Amino acid sequence: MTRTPSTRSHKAAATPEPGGRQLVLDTAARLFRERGYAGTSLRDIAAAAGMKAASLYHHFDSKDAIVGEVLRIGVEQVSALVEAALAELPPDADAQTLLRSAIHAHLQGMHGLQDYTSANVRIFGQVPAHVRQAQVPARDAYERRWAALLTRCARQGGLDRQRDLRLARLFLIPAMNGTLDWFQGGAVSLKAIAEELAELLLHGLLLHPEAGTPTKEKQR
Amino acid sequence: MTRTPSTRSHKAAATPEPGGRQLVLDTAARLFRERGYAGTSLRDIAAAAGMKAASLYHHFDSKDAIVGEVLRIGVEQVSALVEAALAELPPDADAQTLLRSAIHAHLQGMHGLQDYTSANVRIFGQVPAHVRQAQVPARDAYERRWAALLTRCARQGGLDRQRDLRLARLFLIPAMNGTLDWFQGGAVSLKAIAEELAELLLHGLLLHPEAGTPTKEKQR
DNA sequence: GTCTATATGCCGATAGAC
DNA sequence: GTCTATCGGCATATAGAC
Repeated sequence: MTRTPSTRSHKAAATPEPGGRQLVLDTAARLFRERGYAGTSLRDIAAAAGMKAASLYHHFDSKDAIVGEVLRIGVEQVSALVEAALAELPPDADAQTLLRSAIHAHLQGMHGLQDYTSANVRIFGQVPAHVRQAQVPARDAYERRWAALLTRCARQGGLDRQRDLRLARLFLIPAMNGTLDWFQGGAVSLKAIAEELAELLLHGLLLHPEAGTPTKEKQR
Repeated sequence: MTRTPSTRSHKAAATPEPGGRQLVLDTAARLFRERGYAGTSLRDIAAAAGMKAASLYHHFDSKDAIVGEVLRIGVEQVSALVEAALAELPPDADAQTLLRSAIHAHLQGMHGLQDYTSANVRIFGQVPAHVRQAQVPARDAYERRWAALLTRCARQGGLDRQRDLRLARLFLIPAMNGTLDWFQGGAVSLKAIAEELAELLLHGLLLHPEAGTPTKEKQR
C-alpha cells in the first residue's frame, strides 16, 4: 500500500484523518447509502463535507467519477473482509464453518461502520448504465470468490451433488444483501443471522431423521 | 369489479383495451421497470404513451400518484398469482408442493408479460419516502401471506423446529426477487429455478445420508 | 381529453477570483 | 484548494385554448 504523504501532519498514521478527497468519498458513500443515487446531489455531498459544490471538482471530474469510486471501494472492502475471515480458518475447515464465517464477514461489511459496501448494494441498480458497466468486472470477481468457496465446500465432502451450486450462489447473495432492508440491530445479532443463514443453506428447513438427538446439541 | 364503459367499443371485454388511464399505467410500469424511478420522466411516459406530458395530469395528480398506483398494482398482481396457485393445490399438499408452487407463482409475476410486479421490486427502494411509506401496508400483507404459508408447511409436519421461519422468509423473498438481476430466460426455465429454490430451502445443500438411494430417483 | 406555452426550481458542470 | 457567480438543461407542474 502506498501512503499519500500529508503535508502538515506529523503523525503518519495508517488511517489518515479524513480530509479533502477522502472526506468527500466518505461523505458521498454515507449519503448515497441513505438517500440513493438520484436523491443525492453534488450540493448535498459538498454541504455535508463542509464545502461548496464547485470544490468537489478539484478532487473528482464528475459525479459519475465519485459514485464509481464509492462503488469500487465497496466491493474492495467486503471482498477483503471475507478473504480475511477465511484466512483465519484452518485449511480443513468444514462447510458449516466456511459458510458461517464468509456470510458473517459479508454481513459485517454491509452493516459495519463504513458505508461503502452498503452504498454499493443499495445504489448499484440506480446509477447510469455506463457507471454500472464499469463495475461489472469487480462484481464478477467477487461472485467468483463465492463460487470458489461453494466449490471448496463441495470438495470438503457431504454436499448433495444434485444441487446446483451456481443457483445456490445466486440465491445466497441477494439473501445476504436483503438484510439491509430489514435488519436494524434488534434482538438477534448479525452473527446469529449469519449462523441461521448458513444452517438453512446447508440443512434446509426440514428435520433430519438421522439427526434426531445428536451427540452435541446445538445451544441457543 | 366495476367496468369502465368505453365510449366507442362494441366489445365489453374483461380485458379492456389499454386507452387513457390504463395505457398510462401500463407504459409507466414498463418504463419504471426498465429505467428506474428517477430515470423515467413524465415526458418519457407521455411520449411512450403517445401523448404530451401535460395530458398525464388529466388522469393523475402527480408523478407520485402514478408511481404509487404502479406499486400498488404490482403487489396486488403477484399476490393474486400466488393465491391462485395455492388454491389449485389439495388441502393436504405437502411442504415441497406448497413452496414450489408459491415460489413459481412469485417468479412468474416478476418475469411475466406485465411489468407492475417487476417494477415494484426494482424501484421500491428509489421512490420518495412518503410514497414508499404508503406502500408498506400492502407489502406487509404480502409478507404475512408468506409467513402463513411457512407456518402451514410447519403444521404439515417434518420441519425442523429449531429453524427460524421469520428469518427463512426474510432470506427467501430477496432470493426470489434477485432473479430479476440475473435471469434472462436461458437454459434453465423459471419452473426449474422455482423447483431448485424450494428444494434448497427445504433440504439444503448437504447430502442426506438416509436418502442415499431413494425409491423414486429425481429425474433431471 | 389533449394540446401549446410557460412558470419555477434543482441539477451537473464551468469560469475565474483569491 | 475553496470560493462566488452563472450557464444550459431538464425536471414537475400549471394555465388556458381547442
